[in-house]
Amino acid sequence: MPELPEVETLCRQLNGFLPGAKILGIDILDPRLGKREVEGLAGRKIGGIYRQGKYIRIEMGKRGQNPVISEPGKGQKKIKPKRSDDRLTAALHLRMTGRLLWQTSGGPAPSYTRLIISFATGRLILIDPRRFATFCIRPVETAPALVANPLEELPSQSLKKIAEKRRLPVKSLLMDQRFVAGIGNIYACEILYHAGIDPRRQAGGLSGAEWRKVQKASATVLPRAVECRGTSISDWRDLFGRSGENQNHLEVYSREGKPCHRCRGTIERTKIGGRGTWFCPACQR
DNA sequence: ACATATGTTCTTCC
DNA sequence: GGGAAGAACATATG
Ligand SMILES: [Zn+2]
Repeated sequence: MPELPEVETLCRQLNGFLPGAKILGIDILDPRLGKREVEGLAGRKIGGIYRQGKYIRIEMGKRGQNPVISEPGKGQKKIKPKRSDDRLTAALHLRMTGRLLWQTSGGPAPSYTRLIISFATGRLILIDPRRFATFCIRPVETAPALVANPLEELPSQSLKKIAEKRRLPVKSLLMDQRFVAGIGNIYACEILYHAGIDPRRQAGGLSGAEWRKVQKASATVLPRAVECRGTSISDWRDLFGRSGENQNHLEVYSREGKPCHRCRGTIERTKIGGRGTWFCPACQR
């Protein structure tokens, strides 16, 4: 479900009120998420929440000061902090159908609730029908993508460098998380429409001018989608259960057979890398 | 029954 | 060895 704009929306909303809150408890309702270590999270304070590609990173502070033991006649002795007392930055990935919901009213958790993190003022709920979402307390930190944050900038020069001699479709390059962090199927289709480039083109065959069009298209598409709080085409909702608005700006995604808004031609669908791909054959070359 | 779904990862084959 | 295609994960919908 969520790509960069949806994950960015959740991070901004969480950052609006959650930092400083103390975790009261964590319930894992889906064993696929892994049970271990999670108990140690109770008592920790939330730090910042930030986006890393499509990951939601949640900083969690220590549970309090390290315990100190007084020994008579020998002054004080610090106890070595346990590993579970270290700071950590958890990583949540929503994959295909994950959602987060902030629930302040009591009442039952929604269907497909997989994880509940409780605070004094409410609870944070992970809803995920397909159960692909992952939640890691101490994720292995991996090398950042070559373009770590395309919301800030998707530089044409970096793209051209990455694409050199590669024959994969330009769409697959944009969606490869090792290259560009955060772009998924909807926004790859939309960016290439705005850039006027056929998604099936070999990446290595694009000119500098064409990569500049991609950069410019991304600078239009991604910030607008964030302002719209994401694309609600099926059941995406923001942290407070509201639909996004970016579905009103889609030009090609899921619009097979419908008229192109620019040339009135027909939007077509094909498959690239196993994923549905929509484009206007007249406007995208 | 089959195809499809906003994602990632592993296997297989060239 | 790089890369591309396919399958797998689990569940719903048309
Ligand atoms: Zn067109």
